[in-house]
Amino acid sequence: MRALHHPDVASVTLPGMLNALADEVRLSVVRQLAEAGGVVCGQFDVPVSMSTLSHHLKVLREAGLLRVTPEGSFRRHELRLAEMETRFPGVLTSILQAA
Amino acid sequence: MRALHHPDVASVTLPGMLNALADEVRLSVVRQLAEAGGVVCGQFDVPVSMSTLSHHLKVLREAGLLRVTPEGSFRRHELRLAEMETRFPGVLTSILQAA
DNA sequence: GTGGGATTTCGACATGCATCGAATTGTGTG
DNA sequence: CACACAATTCGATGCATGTCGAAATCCCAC
Repeated sequence: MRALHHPDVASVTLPGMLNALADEVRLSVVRQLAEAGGVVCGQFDVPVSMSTLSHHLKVLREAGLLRVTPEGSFRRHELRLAEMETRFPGVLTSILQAA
Repeated sequence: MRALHHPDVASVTLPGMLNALADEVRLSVVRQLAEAGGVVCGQFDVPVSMSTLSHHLKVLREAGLLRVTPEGSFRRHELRLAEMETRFPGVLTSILQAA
């Protein structure tokens, strides 16, 4: 596996972040992460195949929304909520609170 | 010109709204509308052709973000900020405040 | 009605993206 | 080492989208 890249908070763009969240599957993933804290890839409840889920997680990670840390043969995914809050105050939290 | 369709506030979806905002040109349009109130099509400052701008305005309108009213041979575009605020509190305002 | 300006629509094109199954890589265990 | 499991990557496919110029539509003034 190649090294995981996490963009610096300052380099996260608003259109990039909004684009990552403008997808049903990815929005669902982010919501699940907000509730459950760290989640392993295979435990997400999404209506797509494993390879598609992996693609979405990559998009979210490269947009700066996720932090991924290997744990043995698993990978732990965490929402970078506090960091996004400093970058774009209120945006992610209000999206998470939306019905 | 066919009749203009404006979706009801209740039928606006979060992914739909975020998708409409996840574009540099459209985000710029929304920002200009937030500052200037009603703006006529030809007065937007965007780096695309007139036909492309028209396409983006249509996307924004169909996403529920804009209200378009004919005024003579012009069209007045207004941001549906208050309505969006009742639908998804804080989302659009925090996006507009983001740097 | 004729003309002109504002805006949209109509192809057309290139690009991007969500999706899948199969193959691959990585990690721990027997 | 060999095997099983987790996750990614690859290759392919179909669909959506951003972009343009040209043509069409709409509205007002003359």
